[in-house]
Amino acid sequence: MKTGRGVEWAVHSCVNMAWTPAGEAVNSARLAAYYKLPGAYLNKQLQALVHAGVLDSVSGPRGGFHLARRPEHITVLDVVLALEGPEPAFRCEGILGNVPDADQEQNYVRTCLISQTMRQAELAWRQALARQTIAGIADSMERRFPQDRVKAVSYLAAGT
Amino acid sequence: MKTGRGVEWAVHSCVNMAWTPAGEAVNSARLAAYYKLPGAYLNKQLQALVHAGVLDSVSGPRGGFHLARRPEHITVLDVVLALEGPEPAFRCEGILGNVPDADQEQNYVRTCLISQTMRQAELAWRQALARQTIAGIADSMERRFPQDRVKAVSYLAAGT
DNA sequence: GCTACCCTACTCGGATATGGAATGTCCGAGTATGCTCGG
DNA sequence: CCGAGCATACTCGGACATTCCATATCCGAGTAGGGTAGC
Repeated sequence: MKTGRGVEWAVHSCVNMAWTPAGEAVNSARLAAYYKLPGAYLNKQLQALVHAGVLDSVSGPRGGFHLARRPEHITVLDVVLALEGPEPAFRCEGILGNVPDADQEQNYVRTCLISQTMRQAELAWRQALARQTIAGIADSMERRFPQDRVKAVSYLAAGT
Repeated sequence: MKTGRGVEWAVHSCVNMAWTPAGEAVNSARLAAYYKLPGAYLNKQLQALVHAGVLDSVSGPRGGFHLARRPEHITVLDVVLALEGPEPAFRCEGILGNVPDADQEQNYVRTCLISQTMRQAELAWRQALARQTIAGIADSMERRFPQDRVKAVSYLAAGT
């Protein structure tokens, strides 16, 4: 029960993209240098976000990644699911259906109370993540540490 | 972001132990045969529960595992944490502290809003799991499928 | 018949393989930019 | 001076290694129970 390292990287990357002027792209090598991360691997993670429709990519000089839609409409859950996959974290294999003389017609995953408990807990987790948008986090961070945005944006733009 | 297979097995095992008469132990080979699971591996998972103080073990003939305390005082969260480890699922490495000219005195993990969001979501998940006890699940399952308890207990006791 | 001892079989416990996913790296495909050359 | 064409460097994109952890297995340590022999 561990999330990949890329989740933290991806959310920070999205916040930075929310800060950069519209129409500009942030390239992954520059982002990786800023946070001291393996560049090619960060690139791979951002590709997953493109595949999920969270980011758009631009090739060539002055290329990079930018948000595919307005940051108010991108939730933290979107980013997490893009990287970790949409399937539930709890693996229920319905072992109740393996017992001797089990009723083959019954849906043991649906009716199993343990499975229901796990699904409900995971729903609470997802709802909490869905309540936070990239825009909300970006705004809060800027209010709390105004100089951080300035520093990040100027550093990332220096790649020109 | 996946839980191990053993979580489902362990919770079902605990429910069965809540059903067995007090003073008797359930051995892992019999449990594994009932649910068609790899016996030695189930044994290993239950060992983790012993290490965490959820189960007690008894060696030798008529040996096995039994709950270490009353099933009303064992939550699903206890079982999950015993197997997956108590540390948070979200790995925050505080990459904000890696940026150039970062303030080394500041605790970036504590103040990072992304980290806070993740911690809050995970707290909701844990609270949902902590609300469900083994006793509660066992009672509900018995109310809904009364014959299942009879079948399981008699099968497991047949190892005598 | 009763008791003490030993032997056996059974179960946990941890050390030991294996496979697959997460992590990390590398090179090719495609494109915008800027330069060059001709009109 | 202006515009079209081309060379170039830059960035993404996916194919290719490597490391680590979940999964699975096996054998030794310890124990309870029963059988046996002696009193």
